[in-house]
Order: sequence, then C-alpha cells, then structure tokens
Amino acid sequence: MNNPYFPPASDSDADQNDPLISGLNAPQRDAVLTTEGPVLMLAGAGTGKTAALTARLAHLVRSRLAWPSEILCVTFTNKAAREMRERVGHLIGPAVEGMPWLGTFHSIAAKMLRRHAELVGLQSNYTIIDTDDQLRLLKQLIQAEGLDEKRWPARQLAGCIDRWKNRGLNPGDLDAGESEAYANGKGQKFYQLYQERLRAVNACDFGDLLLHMLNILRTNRDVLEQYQQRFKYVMVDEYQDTNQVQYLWLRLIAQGRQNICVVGDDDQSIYSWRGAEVANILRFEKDFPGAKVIRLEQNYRSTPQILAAASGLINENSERLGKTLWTERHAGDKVRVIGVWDGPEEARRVGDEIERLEREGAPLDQIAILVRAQYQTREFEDRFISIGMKYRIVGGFRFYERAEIRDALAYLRVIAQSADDLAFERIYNAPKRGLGAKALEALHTLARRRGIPLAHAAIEIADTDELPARARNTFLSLMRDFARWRDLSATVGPADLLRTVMDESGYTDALQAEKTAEANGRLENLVELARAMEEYDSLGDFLEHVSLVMDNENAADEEKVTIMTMHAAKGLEFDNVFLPGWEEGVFPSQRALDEGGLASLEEERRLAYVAITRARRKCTILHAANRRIYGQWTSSIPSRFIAELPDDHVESETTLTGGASLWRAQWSEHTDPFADVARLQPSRTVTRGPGWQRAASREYDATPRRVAESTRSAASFAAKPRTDVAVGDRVFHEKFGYGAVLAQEGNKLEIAFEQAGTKRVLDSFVKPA
DNA sequence: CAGATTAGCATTTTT
DNA sequence: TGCTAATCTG
Repeated sequence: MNNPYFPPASDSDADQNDPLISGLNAPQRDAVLTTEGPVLMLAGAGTGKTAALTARLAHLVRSRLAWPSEILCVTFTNKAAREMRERVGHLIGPAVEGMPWLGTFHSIAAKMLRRHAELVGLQSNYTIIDTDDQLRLLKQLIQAEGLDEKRWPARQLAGCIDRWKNRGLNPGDLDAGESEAYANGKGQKFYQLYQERLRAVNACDFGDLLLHMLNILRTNRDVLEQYQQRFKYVMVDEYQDTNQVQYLWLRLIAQGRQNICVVGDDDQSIYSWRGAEVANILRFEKDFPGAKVIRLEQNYRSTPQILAAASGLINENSERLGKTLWTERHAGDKVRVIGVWDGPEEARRVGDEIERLEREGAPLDQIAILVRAQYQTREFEDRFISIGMKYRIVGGFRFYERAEIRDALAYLRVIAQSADDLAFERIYNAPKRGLGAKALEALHTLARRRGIPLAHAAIEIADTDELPARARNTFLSLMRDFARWRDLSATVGPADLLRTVMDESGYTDALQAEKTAEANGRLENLVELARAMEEYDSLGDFLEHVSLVMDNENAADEEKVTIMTMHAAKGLEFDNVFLPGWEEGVFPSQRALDEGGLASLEEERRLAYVAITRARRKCTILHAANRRIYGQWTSSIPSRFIAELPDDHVESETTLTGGASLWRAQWSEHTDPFADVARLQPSRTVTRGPGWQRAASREYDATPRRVAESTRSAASFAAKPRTDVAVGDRVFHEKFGYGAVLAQEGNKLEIAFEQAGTKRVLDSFVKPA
C-alpha cells in the first residue's frame, strides 16, 4: 500500500537463498541481520515479530556469532519462552537445549540468584513464596505491631511493597512521602520488617528475585562484569511491558557490549497497572545512543477493514511512537457493531452467531469471546451450557493454587528447607491433628525467643511445659515424621516422596474419610501432582519449577469456543472474535474512568486495540442497553470506543432502534417493553418482564418467583424433564465430570460438580453415575 | 476446635 | 448478585 521500504545494503545473495532469511520481509530481515549494536524493533500487532525474533536468535547461533549459552533472551510469560524455545529448535536443532538463558525475567533472575544468594543474605536453596504466603506473612507483621487490620489491610501493604520492588526501591531508598502510602508513614518500617522476616526464613517473593539481583549487580562489580562478558547478545520480547527493575537490570547487563535488541509495541502496552512503564520503550534511543529503530508494519493477520478500524481507534491516543500498519490481504467484512437490549440477549446473540459460523464450517477453536472483566464470562457460560455449545474459559483458578496442592507443596518445602516457617504454618494442622491457634502461638513464642525456625521449636517444645502434653507429643511425632521423610528424600525421587508423605501424614486418609465428591477431586489432583513430579530428579528442581515455570495450560484438545479476558488474549489470534460489553463503565471500566485520568483511558483504548487486532477475519462488537452488575440492573450507553471507530469500516445494527417489534420477538411473553424501559412509572404493576425492573424498585419485590424464571432461556420450559434422574442423584457429565443433582427445572438440572462447581446443564448431557 | 452465619465487597494478572 | 473472610455459636 504505502510503505516504501528499501532493503538494507547488507543483503547479500547468500542471505536471499537462505530459508531462514528468505521467508522474511525487508524490515524483518534487517532486524535479523543487524546483530551488532542496540536495536529497537517496533512491531505492530500481527507483524511477525516472533518470527523475526526467533530468526534473529537462530541467525546468531548459526553464524557462530555466539554460543547458545552466550545469549540472554527474556520473555514475560513461560508460554512465550516455551514457544520461542520450540521455534528456535526448529531452526537450529538440538542446540537450543544449551540455551540456559532463554526464559522469563523471573526464572532467569532466580537462576542467577541461586549462584549469588549469599551476597544478599540468603542461602542458595531459598524458597520462592507466592502471594498467598506473602499475605499471611504481612498479616502476622501487622498484627504483631498492633495495627488495626481493617484500617490497614495486608493487601494494601502487599501492593505498596510490590510497587516499590517493581521500581527497584529497597526499604532504605524510600523517602517519607513514599512511606506515607501505608499506615501514616509506617510503610517503610513494614517493608523493612518484611524483608528481614523473609531473610530469616530464607525466602524471596517474586519481586525480590529481580530486586536482589539488581542490588547484586549494582554493588558487585565482578559479578556484573561476569554477566556483561558472558552475554554477547541480549534480546527482550514485549519490551513495552518491562517495569523499572527489569529495565535497570537489563540496562546494567547490556551496557557492556551494547548488543541489545528489544521488541515491543507501545500501542499494546496494557499492563501499566502492574508496574509496566511504556516510558522504557519510549526512551530506548536515549539509553542506547545510536540505536537502530526498525518498524515492522506489514500485518499478516487481519483484513484491511479490521486493521483500519483498529488503527482509527488507536489514533485517538496521544503519546505514541506511531506506526502505520498495512496489509496485502483483501478487504473482508467490516467490523460489526451490534446493540442489544440486555446481557442475556447479548449472550444469546453471540451464541446464535457462533452457531451460524459453525454451520458455515468455521472451527470452534477459531472463535473467541474477549471480555474486559472476568465477571462477564458468566453470562456466556450460562448461555452456552443451555444450548450445548462447547466452550472453554481461560484463566481463573490454576492447578497450583488449589488448597490441596499448596498443602502438598508445603510439606515438601518443609522437607527441603526446615526454616520455611510459612510452609510449616500451612500444614502443622493439615490434616487435623488437634493443634490450633494456641499451639501455634506457643511455638511462635519459643521460636522467637530462641531465634529458631518453627519446625525446630516444634521439637524443643517437648522439653517445656508450655502446652498440654498431648499437643507436645503431636508436634514431636510430626517432626519425627519429617526427619524420616527428609532422609527418604535423599534416596527416592520427588514423586515417590510425595506419595509417601501424603500417605504417612494422614492427609490422604483424611480426604478419603470425607467421602464427599469434592474430596475425591482433591485426591485426584494429588495423584496428578505426583505424576507431574515424575520428570524431576530432585526436590529442589521441582519446587523451583512449581513456583516459577509451571502453568497449567489445559490441553486445547477439543474444538471449543474460547472465552477469556482481553488481557489474556494478547499475542493470540482467531478467525472470529466477539467483543461484548462495549459500554461506558464496563469498557472502558468504571475504575479507569474514576481514577487514573487520561492515562488510564488511553490504556483502555490500547486494550480495545489489542482486542480488535486479535481478529483475522471477522470482528463483532456488542453493547447492551441494560446490564446487571453486582446484582444491580444498570442501564448503560455504548462505549465511547464505538464512536471512535471510523465509520467507513464499521457496520452497525441494533435490535433496539428497529422498533418494538424486533425487541418483542426476543421475549416470548407479550408486554410492551418500552412502557417499562423509561422507569417513569415505577408504581405501575408489572407482572412480566426483565428482572431489572423489579430489582430497580422495591415495590416489585412481591412479584412471584416464577416470573423471573420465565425470562430465562426458552429451552427451559419447552422440554419435558427426564425421569431417570432425580434431586440428590449422582450423575456424570462429559465436560464437568461427576456431580450431585441439586435441583431439577424442566429439562435443566442444577448440579454441584466435584471439579467444576455448581452449574445448570441440560439433562440430555448427563447420565446417571 | 469445628461448622455456620454474616458482613463486606467487587478490573485487568504474571511471576 | 455471589463470593470470601472473619466472627459467632455449639
């Protein structure tokens, strides 16, 4: 279209014939071949930045500019790291195996920190704690200081500390103003206490991994030089997402050779609330003078219509480096904007559209619904269950966050490192051993007085008369168990160790004794955990992977519609994308509108840009006139982002302006909807209609229940119920597994699933168990 | 010490 | 509205 680009002079015939290079466009090639000096690759959405990055990595190795172990390649997520490793593997073969420094910021920093732990007062087998442990620890500190937890929640303190760490600030670096952020200036003190406490239990939180390493590099010339020497080339993906510590850490390491190549897109910066600073990408040229800036602007993903709509929208933002995306693909459909009456209709409409796409032969795994916030997924989940649409919701609870998994890991942590008080506290009474708050308090007192970990105090307390003899004996026998397990850990693999521990601790027995469906699921999870551990040689290996590397990507085996947040969709693409909930207050979110001002709004707009550019072929935006949020029905106006889409590339449609007829067709009952819409006469007797009207006014409270049900999907009263299942029965469902029937309503069943929680499903999807 | 009840509250999320 | 966490009662 309009992108005059002249290939670099360095292009040689040899390169042209090289499959690694020849598949790339001119700027991509330029990025790959410019190996020396700082490079800033500005890569718009869908412009093949990963292809360029992996090719560059492969090129460095293959042309012997560096050994794989001499390249530092950083990503943000494990998924990105894994994909990179895989793709580079295709290009250069098994040499990738020798790339120890390809990984996330955190995993790389953790690896470095193991080697230099003693420089910051840790041992190299330090534990990496998660946010759950972090919160518990902070709570203890707050309590110990006698602060009112209500007034000064641990969450808030955790938030402050996180932010400080993200900015590379140690407790001593805080000024009074910063310290004010928590409990009238006690912020610094608590930060300090927290760090001391972590050190005492030989632990780190996620933020520490980077902050400690930064401190080490700053104060130990020799260590810094060692890394500057080692890494001949540095590459960073998603540079617009780097925060201050990551930036400082990178800058130190790359400063030596200046061979740093960063890739990013300022228009896709959507994580500032997590500490990411777009400024990092904006000032790259200042930090690394003489940096070569390469723009990747040819988009290989979307149709021109979609691209134009997205570009028009993002143009509303100020503070952009500016890119002009173009494509060689031909026109395609305009972006569709559909206005509907309310949330349920929105879900129905999307369901209908998807069924149509399905009939046209579109694979379900090429269809995605991207929402602003997690709560929006429920509407679609409900609808899809009633129409039997296969879907998967990405995000939410992860395997390693489940209580039983955490408990199991806590046992292992205490075995690996007896100073891990946080882990000890988690399991000293799990399963129930009759030890409670009093027992723990006694341990704490003793541990503090003697300066020993809780696990040691649990032994020594036997020689005191602090607690009832029974409690002392329980502690003692627990610690004997631990001593035995610790010995065992030297001879058997981690998986077998876990199985033994779970059995001998009584954890398994306790779950079995419960005999509930839920407990069964937990047992299965533990079996699963042990299986996952098989591939690790040592306990330490496994624990590090658990805290940093393991995510549970549930296999995308079946063809399903994907429902997820826009944030989670970054980096992905789908043929068909649905974007529901484009209403003021939902998207842009109320929070963004209330606080944060223009910067916040622009981030929301970038999010919109990211969302639209996920679509390859069709993008459908929806907005509803009424929506129930936190139980309150709210009427809403279309998102300003809709108005900002360029008219030429948008096709609008609404079920509202078409007059009452269109709207009425949606509801099987015959009330004139618009008589109630305005809510001008709340005293009017309404016996039928959407629930929001009744909810909006207390006068409607007496309305019979039945009416509310009539607004649910038409499917519920058409079909006759099955007779071979009844309330209380145990049933099996293809997707959700086993569960107990809570209620039967027409052909719909409400079932408490062991794994998936309580859901309403069509009875044709279950069979008696 | 355990289950039950209620008050409070509510983006986005990776490591 | 629906969940989590803290408090209350047996």
